[in-house]
Amino acid sequence: MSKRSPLVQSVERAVSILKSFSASEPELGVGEISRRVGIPKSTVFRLLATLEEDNLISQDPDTGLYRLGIELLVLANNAMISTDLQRVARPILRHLARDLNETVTLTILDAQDVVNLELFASPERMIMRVGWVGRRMPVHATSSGKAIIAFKTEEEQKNILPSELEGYTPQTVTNHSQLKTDLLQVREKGYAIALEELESGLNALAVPIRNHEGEVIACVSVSGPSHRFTEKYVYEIIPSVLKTSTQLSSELGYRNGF
Amino acid sequence: MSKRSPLVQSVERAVSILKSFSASEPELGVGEISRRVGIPKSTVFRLLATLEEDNLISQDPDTGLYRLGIELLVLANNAMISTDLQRVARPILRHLARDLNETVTLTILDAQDVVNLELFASPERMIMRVGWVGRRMPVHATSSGKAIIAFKTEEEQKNILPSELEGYTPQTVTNHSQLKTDLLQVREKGYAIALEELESGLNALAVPIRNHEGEVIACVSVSGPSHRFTEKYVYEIIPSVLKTSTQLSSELGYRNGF
DNA sequence: AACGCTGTTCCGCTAAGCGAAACAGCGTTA
DNA sequence: TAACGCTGTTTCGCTTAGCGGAACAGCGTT
Repeated sequence: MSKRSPLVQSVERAVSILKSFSASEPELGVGEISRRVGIPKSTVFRLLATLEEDNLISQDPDTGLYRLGIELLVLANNAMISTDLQRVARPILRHLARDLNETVTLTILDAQDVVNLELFASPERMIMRVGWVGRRMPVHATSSGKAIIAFKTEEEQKNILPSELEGYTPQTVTNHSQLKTDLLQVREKGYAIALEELESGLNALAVPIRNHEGEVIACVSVSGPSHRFTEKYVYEIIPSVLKTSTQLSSELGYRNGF
Repeated sequence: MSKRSPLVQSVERAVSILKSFSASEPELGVGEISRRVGIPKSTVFRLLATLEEDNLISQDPDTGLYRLGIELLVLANNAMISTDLQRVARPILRHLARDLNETVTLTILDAQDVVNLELFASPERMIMRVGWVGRRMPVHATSSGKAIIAFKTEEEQKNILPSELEGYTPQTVTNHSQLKTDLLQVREKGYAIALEELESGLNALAVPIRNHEGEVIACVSVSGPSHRFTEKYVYEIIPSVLKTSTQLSSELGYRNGF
């Protein structure tokens, strides 16, 4: 959301520096950061020094490279105990994860991606645990993304989806009209399935969660490796996940079934 | 660490605003933040607007109160795939969590607190899952804190420990000389135990992890509710956790036993 | 030795950021 | 109903915080 009041440029720059790191590129130098965010090296250096003072950034003394610091974990921890949705969802999704013995997440739409807010999984099932909470994922290549945007207007969908749908695997839907058809089906059936669309070997099922106004605000997603979480098994657990979503939506004040 | 180069005041202020939120007080108003961080309201307002633009902060439109935003979860996610320690520790601690069927964490010392970097637990065991990764805890009232500082010099211990040891439960050690005795025992036995010291009903065992230089850089901690994770059971699993720590330390290049 | 890159420091300049004061709105009280 | 006390938000004159180009120190490579 664009605020009318002037913003603080130094803070905007500091945040864009924080955002320049990724899970796939956790370590960057001053020059590389300068190039990526378009800020002169001396300015980047000063901003990094400030972030380092508060442990949002740390520097490897051997290589001189910078990385995100653990104070971000602390701030994220403080950020997590937040909404009614999360408080209501936790016991219900924990129960579902125990029943299914697969990875269960609570996922929301944020700008043009979906992001996991909560994760429930057994340690032996957490093969892909790294990165789940806080992980941003493309809307078109995930069951979560489809489960949420299927219930948006066409105008909203157009604003959310990029013009070029990136293909992450051979199974990713990269054709806009095919995606549109898929979204109509999601709307009709009340759930979305993604079979190896985001990553090879990863299957997922997602069901939307509605608030008291009937608006889709999040979804429950179940995922696992395709050798275990087979297409057949995905279909078997649909009733269970639909029921969980209905229970959650109901506790949030939603009064209609599908 | 104090940098000599001048820091950016606006960024320092923005970070102190982020730090003013806590798990126990997730929502604050402009005036309250202004009082807490000692910055005039108009300045706080402008800094909040900037942080909101990047979703590090969000404002409840109904109440006007502010809370930490989900971009912090995204940044924390990107921060997590970081050190050799974590990469080495993950499979080993996952295995331990499966064997023990209790909550297992990887914990480090950060300034004057201990902070959990990784968490492994079954969904049905995650009663206290909320807040673990990124949670800051007092050194003197946790098995993790004791397991780590026991191997510091007395000078370092003095710098780490607050002059007044806060009592969180009747069992918390709040006397400096008693704590000193406890730390000597930890050093001798190679592990630390905290029985209901941080929270009533919470027991924990922690064992230090050494790097290739023999320096204690983290610890493995196992915790659970005292009705299940009884004192008797805590003692039963000591060999298992010691073995895990030895394995971890060994993979980090440490070449001696205790 | 020269080169190319890195992270880091310096310092003159200027506009970004500050903060006091005021405003608009809301809930409470008399 | 008016006054009050608090909130979040806006304005604008002032000044120094922050900028960024240039230079430096160090390191690895040729």
